[in-house]
Amino acid sequence: MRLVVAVCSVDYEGRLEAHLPMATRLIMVKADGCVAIHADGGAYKPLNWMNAPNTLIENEGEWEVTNPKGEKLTIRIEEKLSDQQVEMGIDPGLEKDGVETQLQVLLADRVELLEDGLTLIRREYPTAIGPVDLLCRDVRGDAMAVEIKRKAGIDGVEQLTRYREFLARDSRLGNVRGMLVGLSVSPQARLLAEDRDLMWREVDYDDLREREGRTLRLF
Amino acid sequence: MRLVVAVCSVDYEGRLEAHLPMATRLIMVKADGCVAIHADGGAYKPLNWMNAPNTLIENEGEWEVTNPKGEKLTIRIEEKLSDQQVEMGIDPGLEKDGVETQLQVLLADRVELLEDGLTLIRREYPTAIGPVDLLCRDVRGDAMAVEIKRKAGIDGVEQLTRYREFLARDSRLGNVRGMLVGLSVSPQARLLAEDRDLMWREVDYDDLREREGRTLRLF
DNA sequence: AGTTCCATGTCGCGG
DNA sequence: CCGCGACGTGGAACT
Repeated sequence: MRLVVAVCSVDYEGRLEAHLPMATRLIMVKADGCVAIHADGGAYKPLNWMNAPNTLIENEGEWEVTNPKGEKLTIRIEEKLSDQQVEMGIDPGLEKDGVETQLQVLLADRVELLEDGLTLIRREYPTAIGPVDLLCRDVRGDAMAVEIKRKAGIDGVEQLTRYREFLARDSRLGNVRGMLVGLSVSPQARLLAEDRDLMWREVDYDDLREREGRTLRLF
Repeated sequence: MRLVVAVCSVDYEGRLEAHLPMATRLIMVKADGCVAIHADGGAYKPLNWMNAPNTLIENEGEWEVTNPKGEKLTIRIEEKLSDQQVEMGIDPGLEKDGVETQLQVLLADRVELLEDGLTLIRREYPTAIGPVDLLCRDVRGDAMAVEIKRKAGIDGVEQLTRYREFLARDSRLGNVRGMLVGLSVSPQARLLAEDRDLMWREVDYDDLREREGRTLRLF
């Protein structure tokens, strides 16, 4: 990784046009060739960047970064304050424990929390347009498609609507209902869901984990 | 801005749990207090981070970053290879040009370009499920909801469909039509739009700016 | 390669 | 401050 601190101005031309006036910034060039220009603030997102794969041409006082898509980043360097090369090697990588999958697993074991008498048919039930998070059966024998989101918004309602549409064509399932589940469900999502005769429900993450723990201890 | 290159391991606990094994990485601490841990690859996104506002406690070989939301980032430093402090000052900021807002503003002044005789009722017309980009009236007195996208895809059609649905319930508006507008409109979007009796139209950005310029010169 | 969908998304705007 | 939608979204999984 190369770290250059410099007084520079930057122009980006590609998906949009952007200009960055002359100022002191950090230019980060990673081993894969990607370039990022950071100011001293504003979260982790750089002001400008160019992802790999790209080509970096370094001229006197001017860098040109181009990529195959026709985007171009031009960095004019007025004064280089520091230029440091660091060897890092390949990173062993990040181990994550994601939220949606976690929620899905927890709820799969406790679908009755979503509605009395609900039983699980399958988690990740496949359809032509992608897998439904949970497919269940309710007390009356109807099918219930469940879409799970950390934060459920309108896009979740759209997704669930599409699943219900496709599941309804499978005559074996009978009548198909739908439920949107999230740690939070936005007001607009609630409105749209209700409008389309879809249920929605908020669940509590800690509560679910708590119940899971208790189950594990009991059996 | 402080740039530390170090052999370190990192743990994040908050919205999810993540662990990063010991390896050489860059730790970037910005003036606003935000912390980012970068590997030598993987685009501009850091492996781990903590945005401002937060608190950084620096102990012997261990940094603890916590924020008011209860998230915690723990950095164990085995060996510090470099530790550099750089003064940058406040960045003048990025100037952008060419986004959806721009299109919206340009078109709001020239809705007749979308269809003969079209007049603007309101830009960002509010509905229960979100604001419609442009609400217009056509020559026959019908309402026309216009959804603008840089690249119009199926999601744009879905959005427009929702708006038309909800606008149609407002009896004052009368019959409601819809039009999807983009610098490009994907083939799938065209098909779906036509299937739902929605208009679609591609516009040229340079042409719009050109017209805008001419208007300003004329009046 | 193209498409879909998640994300510790981030960011900006309007209520 | 919350809610909503755009983003040069990025990135991964799957077709």
